[in-house]
Amino acid sequence: MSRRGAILELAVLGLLSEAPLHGYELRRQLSGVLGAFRAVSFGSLYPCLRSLVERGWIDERLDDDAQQGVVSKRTKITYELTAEGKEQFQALMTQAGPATFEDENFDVHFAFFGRASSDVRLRILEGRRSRLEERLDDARTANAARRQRVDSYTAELHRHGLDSTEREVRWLSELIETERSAYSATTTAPSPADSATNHKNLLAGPAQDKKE
Amino acid sequence: MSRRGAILELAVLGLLSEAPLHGYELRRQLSGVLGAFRAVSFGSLYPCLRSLVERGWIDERLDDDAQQGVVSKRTKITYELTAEGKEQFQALMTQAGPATFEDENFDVHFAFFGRASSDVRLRILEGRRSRLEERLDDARTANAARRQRVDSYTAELHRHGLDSTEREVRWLSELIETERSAYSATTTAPSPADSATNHKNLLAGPAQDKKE
DNA sequence: GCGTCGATGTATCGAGCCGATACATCGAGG
DNA sequence: CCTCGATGTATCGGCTCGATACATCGACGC
Repeated sequence: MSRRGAILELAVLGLLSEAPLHGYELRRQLSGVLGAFRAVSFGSLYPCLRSLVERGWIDERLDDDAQQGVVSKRTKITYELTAEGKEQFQALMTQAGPATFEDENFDVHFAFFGRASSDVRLRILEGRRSRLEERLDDARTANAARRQRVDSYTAELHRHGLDSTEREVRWLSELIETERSAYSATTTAPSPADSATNHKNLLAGPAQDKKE
Repeated sequence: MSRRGAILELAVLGLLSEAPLHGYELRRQLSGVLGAFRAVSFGSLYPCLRSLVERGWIDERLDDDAQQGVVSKRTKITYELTAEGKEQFQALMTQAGPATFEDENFDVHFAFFGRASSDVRLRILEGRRSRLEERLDDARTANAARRQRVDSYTAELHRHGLDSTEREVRWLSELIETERSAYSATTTAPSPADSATNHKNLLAGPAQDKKE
């Protein structure tokens, strides 16, 4: 499961859940979300869009300012989420499997945290942290196993890697702490019950997503 | 130029430049060098080895403890560098192009710094740092461009990315500093002329950092 | 107006990458 | 002596994505 392109699909659905977009613009926004560098190639994007259309998760719409008869290359094709697409996006954000906790996948999920519920956010943050701690263990074990044999540059590389990972763990811990207090703040006093349906913006969000 | 597998070739040559190894062991050492996780698949490794043999950079040798007649699967095939392979390894380490400064490639080059000369090390470290600073610029520019539109999680992700990158730049700067003093210690007083063909900013560049 | 040039826009293709898989052998331990 | 997990070599096919093609738009100089 979880082909490489799955994460691209999630990102596309996430962006489209804000507003309909056409391919070129989608690509730009994508590199914005994913981190300013590391662009997505059209060779990945267009097949992905086609596949999503086939599955009925998004619809395409030609918006030609001119007459409908005029269809040239370069006619913009705007994509928008279908109802099913919205469900799928929520489902994908919610079903956070092991793959979610790997580097690139986590980044994308995190970027769209604003559209997930607080408990999903917590679960993903904690899963990611576990994954990193697992890596730290592995690395330290391997490190101890071959104490002497590495040259000093290799050792320095490993040290730096460990350092970065530890730092990310700390970052995650802070986020988890924040998320927890926000979560308990909303669920404490008042009737809890149905948090599930009510998952819009438990958190101090960015978001206030504009209801269409 | 610079296929994806090129960096795997370098890593293989690097490991074999220490000692002859067979495939399975090569794979293990590889994951050790590359950072304890992120293993190399045999589907990449064996084609790579074959290609290197074809090019005459490595030789294969069956070391069968038993008679030569006995050749089963599972007979170890040990690979070792040829004279040409050694040259190629040196050449690959020395010709550090732009691709060298990207993440994975840099890691591998760094891991084998012990087998490069000091000026090559310096050039690669500085190239890497420039690359990261370029990314920082891009990210900050993009950041400023769309000041308002990102939600707080996306913003936090970007902030964390910037932070990591800045940290790595600092790490590189320390290494560069160390390398420089070691370098000048070996070349001590004498004429600077020989040092650098003419790499424009081998020492200039973004080097205004603390010269403490 | 008119030529040109860079940004915008959609789209495809094929080399090559790698996860899944197959198969064989070895060593340890019940 | 038999099973099971680690060691070991090897291939294949689906998928990815960089390179590439093509068309149009807008701005700017002249």
